[in-house]
Amino acid sequence: MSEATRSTKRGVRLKDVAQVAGVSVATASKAINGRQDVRPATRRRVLEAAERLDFTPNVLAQNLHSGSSGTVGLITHDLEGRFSIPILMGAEDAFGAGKMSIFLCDAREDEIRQAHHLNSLLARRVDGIIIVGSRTDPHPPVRPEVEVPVVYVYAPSDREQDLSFVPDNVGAGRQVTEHLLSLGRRHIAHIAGDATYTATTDRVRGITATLEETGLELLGGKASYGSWSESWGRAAARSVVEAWPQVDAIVAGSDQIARGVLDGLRDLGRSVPQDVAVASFDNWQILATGARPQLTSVDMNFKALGRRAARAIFEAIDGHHAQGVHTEPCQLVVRGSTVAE
Amino acid sequence: MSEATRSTKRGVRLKDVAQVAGVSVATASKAINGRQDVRPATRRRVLEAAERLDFTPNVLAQNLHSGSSGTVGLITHDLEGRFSIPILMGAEDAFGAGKMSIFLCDAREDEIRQAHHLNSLLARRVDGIIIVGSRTDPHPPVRPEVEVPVVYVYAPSDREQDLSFVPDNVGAGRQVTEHLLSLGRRHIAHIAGDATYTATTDRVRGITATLEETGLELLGGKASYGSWSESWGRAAARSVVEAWPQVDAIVAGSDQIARGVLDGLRDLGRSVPQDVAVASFDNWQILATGARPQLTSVDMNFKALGRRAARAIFEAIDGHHAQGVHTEPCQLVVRGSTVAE
DNA sequence: TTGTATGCGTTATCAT
DNA sequence: ATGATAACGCATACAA
Repeated sequence: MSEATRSTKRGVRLKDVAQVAGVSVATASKAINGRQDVRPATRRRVLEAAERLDFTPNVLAQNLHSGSSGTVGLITHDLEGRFSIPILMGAEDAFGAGKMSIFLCDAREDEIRQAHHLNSLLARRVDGIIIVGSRTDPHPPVRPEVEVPVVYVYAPSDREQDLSFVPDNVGAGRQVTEHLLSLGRRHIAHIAGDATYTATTDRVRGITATLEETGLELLGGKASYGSWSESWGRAAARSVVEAWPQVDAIVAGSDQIARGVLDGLRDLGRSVPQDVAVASFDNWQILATGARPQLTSVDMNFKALGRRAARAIFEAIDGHHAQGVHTEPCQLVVRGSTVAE
Repeated sequence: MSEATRSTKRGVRLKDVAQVAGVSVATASKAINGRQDVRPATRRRVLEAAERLDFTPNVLAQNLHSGSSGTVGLITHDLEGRFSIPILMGAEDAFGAGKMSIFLCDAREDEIRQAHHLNSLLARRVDGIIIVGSRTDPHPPVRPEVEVPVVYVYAPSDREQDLSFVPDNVGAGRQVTEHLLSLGRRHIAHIAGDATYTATTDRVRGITATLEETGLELLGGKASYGSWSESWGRAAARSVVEAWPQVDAIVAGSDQIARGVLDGLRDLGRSVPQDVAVASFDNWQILATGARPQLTSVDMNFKALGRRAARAIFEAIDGHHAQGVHTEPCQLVVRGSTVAE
């Protein structure tokens, strides 16, 4: 590598290009940046020189001049990257790859670490900051007065004037319920996750509201709350079947729970989807498509959340500041656990 | 008060600090950067002024002057972030948070996209680049002559003079096998993943070598190859038990496969771990701890890979260039699928 | 149409 | 010990 490095030019500047093209730096700059007041022939000479020298403008210098860095910081609290990578992909798409680069910082659910990252991002003069929370509950904003646009994704800020984008969990509950109703299911139970998560309560709201509109209600009149684990799903499936043998559909609070529910139903000799249809939330590929049968699940649309966050930052940079908590529609993905293949 | 408010609005420069402290910018710079040739009293005045004005040095200007950006690019092909987030965490730790920031770019297994990201990273004058492959096979390097240090993680480069860090898959196979042997298991089968992955063949090598040292071999004399799916695990478990009813241990090629194996064994009435011990690779929390019983699995130690990549980049910056493919030890995590709780 | 001069915010090199 | 000044590389008024 040292040999290769030596042979490569250390750093070719606009000055060099101008010299080769026989013009001044100013003209070279105009030619390269596509400004109109330059003669075609001159422009061609400059571009040829730039090409020949393999000139790449020094973004650092451009940044210093323009005052902004063309970068965005993404602070995530998501330990496994399940949210943050798709969100980052969406943001990359919206920003237009290359035009804006993204610093990814892992705060690991630690406020101190978050503050640290925040400071270093601000010192780097990022043009915006995206905060990805680990759970959907509202949480305190990063800092009272930050001079760049901040957008919260997945977990909303609890301050009114902040801007947040979250999945439409209520709508997700609706979609799942409408799907089950359309299949003719009428005895629906909900094995929910942790009741302290707003994701949980929002989904329950969507489910119960949809049922009520059809004059129905959840088996037992309410959801069963537990934890986000397969074992909870297994245990709860047993309780549900014992309490309400007529159950013909179960909505699980997450794909993990659903996996447990499938296991439990199999142990009980209930076939899915014939006897009981099972649907859940998250659409975590690895869990949903590995299940037997594959899981019908609601996708939380992280990429779309990332895109909206990126667009919001663009708009904020242009002076158009939005506020409030905005929801992004989710998408039902139908598989074998509700509709036999 | 009004003074402070005013200056926080727009970026406060070193010039402002100097003015408040009643010194020149040069002196202010020395004072803040801890250089020795400045009188203690003067330094105190400057630091107080900086504090009062909430001064943050403009990193962009520092970068332009120093010629380097204090950033590293991480290009990943890992769609779900399962590798890249832990690797990024390890790199963050090694770099020392804040000192070095990391651009995360998602190349999505697309060479064009990778080249694009690479160019934009180089234009940003990153001090190093980490490439995280999606599968462990060697693959072509990013570009013949890149002027900054490049380190490959997870998937090695196939060019000798490049530097790569990969999990010790052979060692992982060894560890799993030694564990099973230590439990007294002697009839061991291996339900492997996709045979075209070097991760697969490396693990097989570790397993067979360890068995041979004890005068044993895999049931049937070789591994069963398939895909990285639960369904393959289920199907293969059945085949294995039918072909070799004496089987008392199964090594699965991944946690996904292992989940299928557990399912299959349950259907066949074999209890785990009493009749058959099951162990696998990856230690993907969501799969390993959700299983019944929980999975014994080998952790690929992504954080350690990230740390080593970061350290290697530091060393390369200091002129100490390393080459070759280096392995990082994996770690066996014992759970209920091999040892009854 | 082209070139000259200046500024972006910081650090380093010299004088003083 | 302190300060004036020149880089760093680029973009842009403004002059020619």
